[in-house]
Amino acid sequence: MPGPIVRTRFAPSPTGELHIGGARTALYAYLFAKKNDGYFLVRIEDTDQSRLVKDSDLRILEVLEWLGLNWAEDPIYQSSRTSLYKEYARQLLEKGHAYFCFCSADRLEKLRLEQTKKKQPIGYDRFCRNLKGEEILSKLKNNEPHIIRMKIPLGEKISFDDMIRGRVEFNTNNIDDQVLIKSDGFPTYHLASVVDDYESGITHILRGEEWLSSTPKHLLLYKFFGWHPPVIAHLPNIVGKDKKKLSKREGDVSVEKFKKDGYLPEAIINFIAFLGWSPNDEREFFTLKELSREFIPEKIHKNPAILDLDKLQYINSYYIRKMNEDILIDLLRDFSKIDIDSYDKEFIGKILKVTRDRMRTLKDFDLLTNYFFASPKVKKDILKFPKSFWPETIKGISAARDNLAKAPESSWKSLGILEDILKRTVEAENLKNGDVFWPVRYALSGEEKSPSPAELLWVLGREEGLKRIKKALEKVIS
RNA sequence: GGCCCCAUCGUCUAUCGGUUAGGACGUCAGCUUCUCAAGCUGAAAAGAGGAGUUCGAUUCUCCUUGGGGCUACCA
Repeated sequence: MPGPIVRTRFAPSPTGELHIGGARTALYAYLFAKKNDGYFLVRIEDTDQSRLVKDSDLRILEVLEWLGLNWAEDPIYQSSRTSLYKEYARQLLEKGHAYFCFCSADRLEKLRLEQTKKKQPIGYDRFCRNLKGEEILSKLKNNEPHIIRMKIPLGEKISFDDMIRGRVEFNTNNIDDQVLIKSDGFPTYHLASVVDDYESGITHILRGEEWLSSTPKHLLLYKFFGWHPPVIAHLPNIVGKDKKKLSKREGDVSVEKFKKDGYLPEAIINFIAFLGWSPNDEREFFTLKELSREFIPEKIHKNPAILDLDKLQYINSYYIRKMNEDILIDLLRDFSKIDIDSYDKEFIGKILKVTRDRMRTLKDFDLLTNYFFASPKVKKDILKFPKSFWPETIKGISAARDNLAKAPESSWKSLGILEDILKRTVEAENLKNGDVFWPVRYALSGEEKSPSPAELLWVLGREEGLKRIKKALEKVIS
């Protein structure tokens, strides 16, 4: 007997960039839906007018799409539904589960200050909870600024079974009379999210741990409205090195930043999936599709995970190494300052073959390959291998040049043959590897660290290769 | 201060009471080697503390400690 169709949601507020923790919450909600053949929805929680960041909703949506977390149905914008929330608030008012409050922000602040000083529990003192009907009416008639608060019943126990944490219990005496409608007419998160989750038929809420302590309020709202609450799961936070939760101000952990830095969506997905979850076996590489199939919600952890960027980098380099060449070239178009299309595709392909293992991010391409596109600057004193000597170095370069020059044209098509030529040069001239390999490699790349000389020759081709060696030779004998 | 959550190598984690506590990243060493990567081999590295339950606890219970979240007319 199948239950109702699973519907999950990710509900970001558009106050900045999507960070890695939010992405993980979205991923788990997505995976849970997919695993159960259900739907994953997105809702924009833009009820705080003061914190809105222009276009951040679009940017968040774009990043989700980039990650491959496709949602069903058009995203709901809460700001366009204020009358709906007011209507529900009115119902609560009528049933006596909510009340008007006319306390000024000023008074509330003083109250808090005093409570802190006296080391009392901090919260609203329910000053307006029992105002008389006529008093309320006259204040409303005078247009006094007001809000609507939830009337929390006293002395009750609220408990629920968190999908991840098990049974959690709260006493309503510790719960504040939560604001439901703010004085600007917008709802708070608590009202809006409960209403929307109900109206969108959300069956499972997967959200951050920071919501755990407001869950009893939400449960109370479901009860007041007479609705069945969804299953709720509170995911542990992803935290920084300081073990504090990632804040949106930390732009360096935003998914957009990782994208800009040359990380691949599949690497990010793979990485965050394992931040708080692990499969039954010891496999470590999963695509989004595989995760959708094999995700086991029961194995979500309770404890927060510290972000380990080394691992992300490792996973990213793995995906770069394994990626299809055409797709890689496609991605590089956006990242490289080099106009990739103006070069022969075979040439680019060869470059990738010899440099790919060294790339940790897409950004590394330019850093690792610049000498393929422009003649390198070669310094004379670096041409000599540190353990080698000038006479051998000169002999090595010139012999290598001669042997390469007289090798048949077809040799340049084979990495193995080119390597062979260099090896035989060493033997024939009675030199050491460092007398030949180092100077030739440096002459070709202008870099102390690079792929092997044979690889460089193979990529650069006969003409350019010999030209660079000749130039270096002139430098050492002049 | 109050309420709530959490606790295995530096980090992410495996372990459904009995294991030489396993894997991965990172670190270090070696192989390879002209260099740097990649690859391969190996090493160091963990159950916060204390009670209890049990023949036996990393695993179950409680306490302590530590960390975190919430405590807004923010989400």
